[in-house]
Amino acid sequence: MHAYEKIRAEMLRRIASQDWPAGLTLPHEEQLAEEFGVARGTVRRAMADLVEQGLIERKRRAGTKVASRSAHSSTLTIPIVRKEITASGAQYGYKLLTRETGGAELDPTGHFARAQLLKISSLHLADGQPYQLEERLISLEAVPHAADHDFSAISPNEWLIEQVPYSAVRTVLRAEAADEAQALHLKIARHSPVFVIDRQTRLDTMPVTLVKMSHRAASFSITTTTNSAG
Amino acid sequence: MHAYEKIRAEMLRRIASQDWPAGLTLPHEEQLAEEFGVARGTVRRAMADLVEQGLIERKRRAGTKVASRSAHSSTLTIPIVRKEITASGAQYGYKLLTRETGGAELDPTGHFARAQLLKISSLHLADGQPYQLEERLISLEAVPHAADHDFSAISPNEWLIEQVPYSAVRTVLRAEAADEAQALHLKIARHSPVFVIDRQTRLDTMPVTLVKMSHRAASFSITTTTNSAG
DNA sequence: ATAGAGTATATGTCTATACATATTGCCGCT
DNA sequence: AGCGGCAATATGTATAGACATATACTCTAT
Repeated sequence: MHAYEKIRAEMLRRIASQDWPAGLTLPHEEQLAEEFGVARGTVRRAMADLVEQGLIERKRRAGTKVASRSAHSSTLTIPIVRKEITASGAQYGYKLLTRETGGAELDPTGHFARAQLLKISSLHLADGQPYQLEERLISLEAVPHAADHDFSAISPNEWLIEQVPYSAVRTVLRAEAADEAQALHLKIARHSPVFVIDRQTRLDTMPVTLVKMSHRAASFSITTTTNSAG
Repeated sequence: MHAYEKIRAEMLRRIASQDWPAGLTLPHEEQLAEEFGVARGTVRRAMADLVEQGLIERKRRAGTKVASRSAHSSTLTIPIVRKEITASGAQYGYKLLTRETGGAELDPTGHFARAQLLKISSLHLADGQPYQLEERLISLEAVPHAADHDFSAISPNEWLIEQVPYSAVRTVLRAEAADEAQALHLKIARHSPVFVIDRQTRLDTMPVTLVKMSHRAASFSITTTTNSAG
C-alpha cells in the first residue's frame, strides 16, 4: 500500500467517524505532511482523490473543508448494448427494422438544422427476446459515408463508435408509456412502462446523431455505486 | 491558461481529429515532455485528466494507448429533492404520510437482517403538485435516535444527511407501472409509468436505510453530460 | 518448440524546492 | 461605518531527480 493510499484511508476514516465533521476546516497541507511524515505532494495526491469523490472542498487561501453531503454523485456507465447483453451471459441478437433517408421532416425535435438525415430503427435482442429498440437519426453532413452502409449486419451504434471520433454526449434518462412501435417491437402491452435513454451526440458544435433507446421496464435497470475506496 | 491545460487540450485535439486514432500507442512521457518543453510531471498532470475521462488507457511498461470508446461514462448527480425542486424555481412542499416502527416484517427485501426498523412514507411537492413519493426504511440499529423524530416537518432524507456520516450508496434507476399507493399520492392513473430510484445506504457493512423514490414519468428525467473540457 | 528466468522499459510514487495566484482579512483612510 | 487597498496565507502549478514496480520482451536451457 502506497503512502498516499494510507493517508487517503486515514483521512477517509476521520471523515466517516466524524472526527472531522462536515464543515470543519482541515489542517493545511504542510501540517498534514508533517503529521504523516511525508512530503506535501503526497498529501496533495491523497486529497485529490477525496476531492474527486466530493468528500472535501478546497479553495485557495480559505483552506480545505469537509463537504456537507447535499448530493450524492456517482459515475454512470452505459455500455454498448451488445456488451451489456453478452456480459449478462445471454446470446446477443440484432435486427434492422427500417432504414430511410430524408431531410428535416424526419427530425421532429429540430435538433439537426437543415442537414440530410438517415433514419434507422433496429432491435437488439437478448436470448431471442427483445431487449432494446433503437431509433436513430444520423446527420449525413457529419458522417457522409453512413449513406453507404445498410446496417443490416452491424448496428449503427457500433458502427458509429468506430467511425466518429471523440465527441460530446448528452444523455437523458426517463420513463414513458409504450407507444405503438415500442409495444410491437418490445412485445409488451401498449401504455406499459418503458425505460428510455435519449442521447444527443455532437462533434464540437455539429450534431452527429440522436438516438432513443427504449427498454422493457420489467427487465431493465441501471445500477451505480459510489466508489467506496476504503 | 496553465501549461498542463494547454497540453491536455492539444492531446485532446489530436485524439478528436484522429491524428491519434483509437488503439495508437502514444509517445512516452519523456518524449512528450521534451516535445512540449515541460517537465515529465506536467505531462502526467495533463494525462491524468484524460485518463479520468476515459480517453486514454495507461499500463506500466506497455505505455499509453488511445482508448476505443466502447462505453460512455458520465457522472450522475442526484441532488436532495428539496434543492432539485427549488433550483427549478418551484415552491417546495413536504408532507408526511405514514410513520410506523416494527421488525423484519416491514422489510420485504431482506436487506436488513433482524434489526428494528422505522418505516416512513412521505411526499415531496413542487408548486403544490406531487413530485416524489418517498418510501423509506431506516435501521434503528444504525440510527437509534431516528426513533425520537416524528418527521412531520423535516423529511427523513434531509435529516439522515445531517446525522449519518459518509457511507456507501448503491443506486438503481428503473421504470415501473404505478401501484395503488403511487397512483394515489402522485395523482396519476394506476399502471401509468413511474420513474423509480432505489437506493441502499450502508455504513461500512451495516445497512442504514433503504429508500424507494417514485416520480411521475411525465415530469421527471435525469440528464447527464460528458465533461467537454475542450 | 516451449517454458522459465532474467532484463529492459514505461508508468507510478515520492521528495524537495520555488514560484504563482486567488482570497481572506486586516488596516487605515474618509 | 463603510470602503479601498495591501499583505498574509493556503492552495495550485511546475521542475528535477531518485527510486519502485508491473510487465512485455528476450534469451536460454530443456
